[in-house]
Amino acid sequence: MKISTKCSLALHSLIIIALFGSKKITSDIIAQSTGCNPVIIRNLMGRLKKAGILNIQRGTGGASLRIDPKDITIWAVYNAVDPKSLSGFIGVHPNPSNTCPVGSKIHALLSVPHQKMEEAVRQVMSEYTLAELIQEFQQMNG
Amino acid sequence: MKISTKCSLALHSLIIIALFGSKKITSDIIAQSTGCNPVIIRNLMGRLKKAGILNIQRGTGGASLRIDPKDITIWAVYNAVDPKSLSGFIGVHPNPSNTCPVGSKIHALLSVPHQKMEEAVRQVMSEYTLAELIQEFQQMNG
DNA sequence: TAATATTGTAATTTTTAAGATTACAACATC
DNA sequence: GATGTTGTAATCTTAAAAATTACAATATTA
Repeated sequence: MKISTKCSLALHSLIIIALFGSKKITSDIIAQSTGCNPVIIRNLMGRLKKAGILNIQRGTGGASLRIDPKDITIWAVYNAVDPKSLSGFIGVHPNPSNTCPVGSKIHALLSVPHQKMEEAVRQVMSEYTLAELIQEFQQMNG
Repeated sequence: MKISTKCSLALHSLIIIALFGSKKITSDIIAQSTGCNPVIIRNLMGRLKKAGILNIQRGTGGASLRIDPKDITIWAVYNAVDPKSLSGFIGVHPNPSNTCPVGSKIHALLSVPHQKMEEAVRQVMSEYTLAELIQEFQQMNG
């Protein structure tokens, strides 16, 4: 029923790492740039690490991409970071009456269009890569 | 950043009105069937009325469709009932740093894919009509 | 090896938005 | 005018996201 800011935070983080990864990028630096808490960033980065997208050095700190930006889709990032929330991102009233013929079937009835909407979003997410975002970013800077 | 349950509530209400509209359907009856509060229903119905989808009798109570179910899309319902939340249904961290080159551009950068996702959802919503939902509902009942 | 800087993670608190509730005026019918 | 309904504003409750606190685990370096 909700799509959190985790994906935008993760993409922001990955762009910084892709662009400035030669320097040591810590969770505090990314927290500064994103305007959010370093612990949130560490959790996100941990998930990106588990998904095989990032390398992170514990202790010494610093992160680097493990995959070419061309091969990192928004969908991969989103899925690594917030896997549940797309299925069910459209809210459904949770307690319809079982005794009403409509109430007892409304969930099943709406599941078809809702799944198509989810699939449509997933499709767009799969079309965009980190490389494209970086390219657009650089075009913005002239 | 969120898509509320308003749309599913509105569709549920419209199906009941379409099927049982010959009897007097009050906000209390729909509240019973949906498992939510009658005031919520009244607000939803008021918006559907403003959008020209419903007729409602104040005082005496009861509602009826003003448009043929074939001509009522999920998108029209969604738009009548929760017009804001689709633009921005994907959360973006709100306070990126202005002094960071990435932070200052991340919103503009993500707006392109996000708008495409919104458009994709809108497209699916536009393909479904109330008539189709009712037809599927009746097929469920054999 | 001690000092320092960082990640990893659990537990708790704060904030925010949705939804529920209360209250009552406006309106229609009998 | 008694009853039942919609319309709407104001407030309260609840649930989820995000922030915060705390600290163990790990690596570096002096």
